[in-house]
Amino acid sequence: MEPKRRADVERNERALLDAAAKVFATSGVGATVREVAAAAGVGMGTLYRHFPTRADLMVAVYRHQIDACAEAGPALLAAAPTPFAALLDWIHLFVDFLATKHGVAKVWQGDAAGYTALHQLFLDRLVPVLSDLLHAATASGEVVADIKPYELIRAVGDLVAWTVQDPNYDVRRIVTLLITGLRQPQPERPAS
Amino acid sequence: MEPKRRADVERNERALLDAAAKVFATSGVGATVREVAAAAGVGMGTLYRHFPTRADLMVAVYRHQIDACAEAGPALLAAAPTPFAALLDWIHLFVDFLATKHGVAKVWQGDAAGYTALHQLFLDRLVPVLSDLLHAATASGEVVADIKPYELIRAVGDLVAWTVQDPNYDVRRIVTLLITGLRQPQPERPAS
DNA sequence: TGAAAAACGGAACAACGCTCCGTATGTTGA
DNA sequence: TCAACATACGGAGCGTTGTTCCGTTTTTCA
Repeated sequence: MEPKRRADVERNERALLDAAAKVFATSGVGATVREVAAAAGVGMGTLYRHFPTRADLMVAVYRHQIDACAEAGPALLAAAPTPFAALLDWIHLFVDFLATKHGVAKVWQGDAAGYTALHQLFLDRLVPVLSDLLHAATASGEVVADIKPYELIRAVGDLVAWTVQDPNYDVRRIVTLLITGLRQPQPERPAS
Repeated sequence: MEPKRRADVERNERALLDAAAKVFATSGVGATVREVAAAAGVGMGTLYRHFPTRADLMVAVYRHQIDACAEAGPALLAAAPTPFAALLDWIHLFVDFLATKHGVAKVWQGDAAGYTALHQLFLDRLVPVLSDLLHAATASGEVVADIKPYELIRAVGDLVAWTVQDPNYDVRRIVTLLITGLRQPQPERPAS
């Protein structure tokens, strides 16, 4: 099944992934492709042949961690005292993931050309997990607000995305506040 | 007191403001400075002498509307049945303002070089207003969560900032959810 | 009216993601 | 073992940003 790839492509791909992970961790996800290519000791052409777009590179780098987050969902649901607690725990796991990657913002936001791929991966992988958690918490009666998983994860993502170091702002508290709101019925929307 | 400005600077400044307002409304706030300069019929140099940075231009264009939003605060507080209702109304006013400007995102987010000025204007002008509303709603006992005005406006801004047309996502509902959460005490933060 | 002062226009710069193609290198059949 | 072919490589270069710089034009006022 394996189409027999040349030795150098294998080597370069690995070098690129390692370099990208290191560079993204150091200089933030906003690091330039040139920086990554240089760190890997390859040219731009090579980088782009392996990862046709900046986003593809990111996808490759973060795929593992996203998977881990997704897989933690069912585990938390089994372990936590109530489904709502599991939901809250999982959301915070997600927040931690996003928050530690300095500058995933531009990624989370799919609008800017080129970042869509990673955004999509986030959604494809995490929405189903959140969906289960949310339904469980609704079934248990803890969550009464009518909200779709997509809406919730997107909201949380938006909240965390642009977070930078700021002593006056603790995203986690805000996210908790949002989740807390799910336990209350929503008031009428005021006239705009 | 007026330092006696030349006639052409006055004329060009007006042309630039008008053009910018029109272009921002048409092509979104992300429109290029070149586009604005062209629309105003002036060169780049002129634009930059009047507005040393892209953000300064935006500040000039949106100042009125931000002021209007700020001034609506006390009025709503006086008119609404309860302080909490006023708070919710005002927040939605703010959301409407942000949401109608297609692409204020990059502006709200001060991190990207050049957009800081407008972000600062938002905060300087609106935080005090929100502060009053929030204190009133806390005093009336409706709001029990401990949250600072800056945290709240920033959260709402973050939620709205990247909003694009999306039938599956209604920001206003999410924001309402967040505000609703203010009426409940916050649970312990789960271990990260 | 004629300099001096002030403002103008737009070519040019740096940084970005991304493309292109001449060159080097790994693979394979004889 | 060794050509010759497919494949992959490197990095100069493109198009797009916001912004700067400076030779030229316009306005002002003695």
